[in-house]
Amino acid sequence: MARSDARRTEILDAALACYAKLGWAATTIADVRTESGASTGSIYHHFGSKEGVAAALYIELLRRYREPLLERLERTRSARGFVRTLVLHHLDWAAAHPDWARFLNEMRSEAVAVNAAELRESTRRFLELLARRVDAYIEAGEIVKMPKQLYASVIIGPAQDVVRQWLRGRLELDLAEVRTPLANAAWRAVGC
Amino acid sequence: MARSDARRTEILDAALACYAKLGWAATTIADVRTESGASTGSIYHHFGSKEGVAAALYIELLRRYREPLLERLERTRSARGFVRTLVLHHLDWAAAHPDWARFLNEMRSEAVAVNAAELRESTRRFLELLARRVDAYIEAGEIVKMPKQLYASVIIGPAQDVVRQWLRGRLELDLAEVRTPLANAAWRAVGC
Amino acid sequence: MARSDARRTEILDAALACYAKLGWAATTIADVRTESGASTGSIYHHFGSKEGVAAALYIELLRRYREPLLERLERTRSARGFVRTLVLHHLDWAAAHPDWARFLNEMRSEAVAVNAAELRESTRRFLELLARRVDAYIEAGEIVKMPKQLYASVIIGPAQDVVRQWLRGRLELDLAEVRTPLANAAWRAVGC
Amino acid sequence: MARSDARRTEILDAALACYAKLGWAATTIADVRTESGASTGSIYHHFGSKEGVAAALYIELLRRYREPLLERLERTRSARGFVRTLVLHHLDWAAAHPDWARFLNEMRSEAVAVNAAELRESTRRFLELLARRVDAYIEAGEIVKMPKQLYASVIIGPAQDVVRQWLRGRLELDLAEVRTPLANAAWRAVGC
DNA sequence: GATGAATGAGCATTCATTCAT
DNA sequence: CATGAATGAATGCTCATTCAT
Repeated sequence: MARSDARRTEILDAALACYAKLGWAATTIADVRTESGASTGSIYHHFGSKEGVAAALYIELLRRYREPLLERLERTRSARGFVRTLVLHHLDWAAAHPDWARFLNEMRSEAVAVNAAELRESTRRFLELLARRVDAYIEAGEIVKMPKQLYASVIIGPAQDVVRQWLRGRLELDLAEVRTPLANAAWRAVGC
Repeated sequence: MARSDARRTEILDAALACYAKLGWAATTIADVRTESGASTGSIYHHFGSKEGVAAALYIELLRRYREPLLERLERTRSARGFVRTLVLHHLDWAAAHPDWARFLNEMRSEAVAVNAAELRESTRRFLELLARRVDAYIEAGEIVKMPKQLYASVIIGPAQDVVRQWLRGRLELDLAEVRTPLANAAWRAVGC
Repeated sequence: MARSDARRTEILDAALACYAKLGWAATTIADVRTESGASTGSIYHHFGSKEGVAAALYIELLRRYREPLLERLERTRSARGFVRTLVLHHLDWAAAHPDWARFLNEMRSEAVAVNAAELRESTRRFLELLARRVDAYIEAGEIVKMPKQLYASVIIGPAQDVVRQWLRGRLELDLAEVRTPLANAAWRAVGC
Repeated sequence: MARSDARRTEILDAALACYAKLGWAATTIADVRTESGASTGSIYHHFGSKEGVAAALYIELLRRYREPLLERLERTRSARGFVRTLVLHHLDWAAAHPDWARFLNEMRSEAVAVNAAELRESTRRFLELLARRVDAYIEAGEIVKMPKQLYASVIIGPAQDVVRQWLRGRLELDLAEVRTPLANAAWRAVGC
């Protein structure tokens, strides 16, 4: 099992490296094989298909995004701190792991399809957790009321767009410079 | 010329139809050929490559997005109206032309590469026009100050994210229902 | 007619230039069109096909090889001079016109097929002329007897092989350095 | 390995058969696939490209030309025997394997490009071997002195040209009839 | 679990040639 | 004679996937 997990991890690491170099569409199983040292058969044994590799990598990276976010959120109680943390974590995480952020961004639509079962549940729990915090703040009159499905987009949408530009090299600013203005804007948008 | 332009348009229409049905990666030149009635050679004569077709379509759709937006913006003078219009046009346009919106969204990264010369200039002019309006509002003290590169993201980012969810069928709301809350949130985020 | 001939010549010149740059197989009609300034239709009007262009060029270059050779031969009466001239002209001509030599060498097998009618007659006369000289020298006991079909190969074969190597950049010598040894060897091979 | 080599051989045999039937330019990978029974992928697995197939076949045929030549040469000690053998082997081998000879002739320029590394070394050894013999004969005063690079061309050039004509069906003689005259001519050209 | 040779459907692209103007 | 847009058959090559060892 430990041995097996090592292989899995090697393959996922290799897949990410290939993605960073070539993009996912241009990455072939042969590339992953070469980069990881695993055999073609081994890759298929562990992930079933190229799409399976992408899905597994997607899940892993999403976990690496969410876990530290949840930890940071637990250390905040105020509505404002909650909103700030969502924005800042998004920016900081992308700045720290641009390849991971790129992969998550580009693969969102494609990878999600497969993940259904495995991913949905984890995502449901994640969103529920956020929803509970939001509900509490609404009830406490600390954030404005709007359709629940919009909070995430309103708070993180701008940061997401800025990160996307940055990842493509189309932002003339450093991500560090946009932390405060984006956090403030998010708070103005939803805070009371 | 008229004859030639007709062919070009037929091919682009066919490409869009294929995209809507299959997605771009799964669309083959043979599909476009069948759908458009043009010969393979004609497609290559006009666009040079599959990528060239995508680029031309991208430019055309971007034009169809921007032209009516500029018209709507000309009819607004207040800062609030300006911000509202940006948000509402984004939502309304996507609602009216989901396939166009989907294509623009999905192809942004890939198509932009090719367009460089042709697209860049038009985009520069578009952004400059918006920038001038923003500058005036800042000077008039009607919108808050922040790094210039962020206004577009702050205003439209949330709508963009919501539209993306809607296009993927992951939004439980109708786009019509989110017009007002998103317009209000955008105004709160940047208005004074 | 003069106008027309100019076009023909332009096209043939362009074809040769393309050949020198790309080789014949890799040369496309579009290349010849661009290089010559003539339209596709014009090329087909004058030569009927790509193969027709090659055939016409082949005939023209062969003419440029043979005419000066015949002139040189007329100025020689001795058997030894005859043999020397055949060898030296082969070397000198290739050295002076490497692209022409290359084309003639590479296209021999392919172009000949088409030329049948047009070329055969001219070649027949050329060979007959040489044959008459050879016959006379045999009768005079100045060159050794062997099957008539072999004289050309025995006399020119070595020079031909050396030129082929030189054209491919595989000869460490200059063609000027091999004139005398090859002429002497040819004479030893057939002279009495 | 044995299995793998069998496939390789099957593919090369098929490629030669296709070449004999259609010529190399007109031979398609599909032709080789059909003729060999191997899959397209297998051909590419073993040879990488169509050019790779040609190169491998070229190397193989060259080996089949050189090995028996070296054996024949080992059984000759005199200068005259050496020269005779070079000429006669060229003629006899072509007569016995016209398709092999045709392929080697036609593909020389194209195939050599790729072979560089693999072929060069083997060729170097082959030529060195011949050079050593030639050097000895020169020293012994048994053959005339000339630039070393010319011996091969002078000895074999005529036979090469005759074979080329024969392969194209342009020789009215049988190769058997030209053995003696060409061997004699070669000896006259270089012998003392 | 691991290996890697074999598979073969699928695709973008090329290019000689035609023909209406 | 000239033009060049249109044609479409033809082809080399890719690559995810399988499976016998």
